[in-house]
Amino acid sequence: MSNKVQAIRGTQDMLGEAAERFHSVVSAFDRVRRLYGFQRVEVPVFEATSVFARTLGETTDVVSKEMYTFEDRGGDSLTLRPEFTAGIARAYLSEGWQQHAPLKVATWGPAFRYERPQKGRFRQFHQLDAEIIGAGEPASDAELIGMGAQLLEELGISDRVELKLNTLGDPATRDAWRAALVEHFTSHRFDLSDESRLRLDKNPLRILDSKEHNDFPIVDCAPTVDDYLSEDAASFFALVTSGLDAAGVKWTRDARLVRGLDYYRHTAFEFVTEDLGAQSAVIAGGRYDGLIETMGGPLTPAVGWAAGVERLSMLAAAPEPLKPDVALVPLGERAEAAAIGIAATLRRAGLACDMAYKGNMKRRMQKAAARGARYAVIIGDNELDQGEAGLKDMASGEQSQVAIEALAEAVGGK
RNA sequence: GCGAUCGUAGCUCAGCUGGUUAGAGCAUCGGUUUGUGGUACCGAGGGUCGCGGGUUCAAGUCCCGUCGGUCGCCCCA
Repeated sequence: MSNKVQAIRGTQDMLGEAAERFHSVVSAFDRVRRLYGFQRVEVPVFEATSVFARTLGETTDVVSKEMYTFEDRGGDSLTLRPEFTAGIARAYLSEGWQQHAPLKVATWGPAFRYERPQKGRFRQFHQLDAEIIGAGEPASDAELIGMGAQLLEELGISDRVELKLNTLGDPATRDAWRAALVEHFTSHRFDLSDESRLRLDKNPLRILDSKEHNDFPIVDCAPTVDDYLSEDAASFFALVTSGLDAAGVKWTRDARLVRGLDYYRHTAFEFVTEDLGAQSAVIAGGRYDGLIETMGGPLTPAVGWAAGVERLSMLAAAPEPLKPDVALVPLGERAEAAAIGIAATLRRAGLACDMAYKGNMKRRMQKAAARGARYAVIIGDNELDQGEAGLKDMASGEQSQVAIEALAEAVGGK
C-alpha cells in the first residue's frame, strides 16, 4: 500500500454514486441560475497572489496559512484560488465588465485551501458561486439569497437547512459597533477564553460565535449591531427582509452572525445544517461593497455567495443511477460485428445502449442485468440470417423476435 | 499548526489475554448449462497484516517512530 501511488491528502476520487451525486448538485445549480438570469462566467483557477492577499485581508487564516502559493518559472507568485469572489472581481476590472453592470454571474469549479481535511472539508473542494456586481439595491440581496433557497429546494434538502441572516450595517455602523465590541470584550478580557483573547486583537467580531461556554455570558451581554445601526442601514436591512418574505424565503435573525473576511457590509447570511459534523454552512455569503475599491477599482456595490458542492451533495439524495435502455448480446464474431452497427443506430435514435466487450452469452446477460438494462437484444447467426433480433424485456422476462430495422421503434426510440 | 482514533485480500470486516501453512462475506475469473440474466451449486486467483525499528524462543497481536485515513480544535464552502 505505502509504495503505491496515492491521491494528495484532502483530494477526492469519485466513482459511481458519489460522482453522480456531485454532478446532480452542479446541474441543479445550473438550472436554477438560469431561472434567475445569472449568466455563466469562467475565470482562471489561479491568479497573482496579490489578488487574494489584498482582498481577503492579510491577517485572515485563509491568506496567512491556507493558500496554495507557488512561484512560476518567471518568478511571479501565483496562488490557486481559495475562493471565487476575488478572481471574479479582478476580471470585472481587468476585462472592463463595468459596462455590463449590474452584472449577475454564476460559476462553479475547484478551489484550494491547505487545511487538515475532515468531514465536509477538503484541500481541493468545489464551490458553486453567484455574484451580483454593480447593484447596491437591497432587492439584489433578496434575489441572490432567494436563488440559494431555491437551489436547496430543488435538491430536496430545504427541511434540513436553515437560513440565518444578519446585517453588519454600513461602514459607519460597522466601525462603531466594532469599537463598542472591542471596548466590551477588553473590559472582560481576563474572563475570556484564550482563543477569544487572541481574537480580540485579530478579529474581535469573531468572539461573537465563540464555542467556549465560559465566553457565553460575556457574549450574551455584548452590544449588538442594532444598537449602532444607522437609519440608512436599518432601512436597507428592512428592505432585504421584506423582499425575502415576499419571495416566501424563510429566515431567522442571528445577531451574532459575522463574516471572517474584511470587506463585507450590510447583509451577511449562511444556510446552515446540523447534519455535517463540525461544518455547518452549506451556502454562505453577503454584501461586499468595499472589495472592488480595495482592488483599485471604483466604489462598486456587490453581493454574492458561495456554496460547497461536496457539502450539498452529502445532504442531497442520490440520483437515479444511469441505466441503459438496451444491452446488446451478440453471439459469435459475425454478430459482434453487426452489433456495433446496431448499437450506433440505436444511439442515434436517442437510446442509451451498452454492450459488453467480451464473454459468452451467460456472462453478457449477467452484465446486462447488472447494468440495469431495460431490454436485452440478442443477436446470433440465426437472427442475422433472418434480419431479426431477439428482444427480451429484462423485467418481465418476455422475449420476442423483432426485425433489426424496427428495433429502435420497438424499444421506444425516436 | 494542535488533539483523538484507526490502518489485515479490490471492498466490508474477523483474528480471544503474542504461539504451527492469516480467515469470511461481497466483488473478479472459471465451471455445472459450447444460445438466455436478475435466484442455486462447485472451484480458482488475490495479502511483504501501511512502512521502519525494538522487546521476545516466537509479533497481525506488545513498545517507539513514521506515513496515511477518519473525526475534532483553529478557521472556513
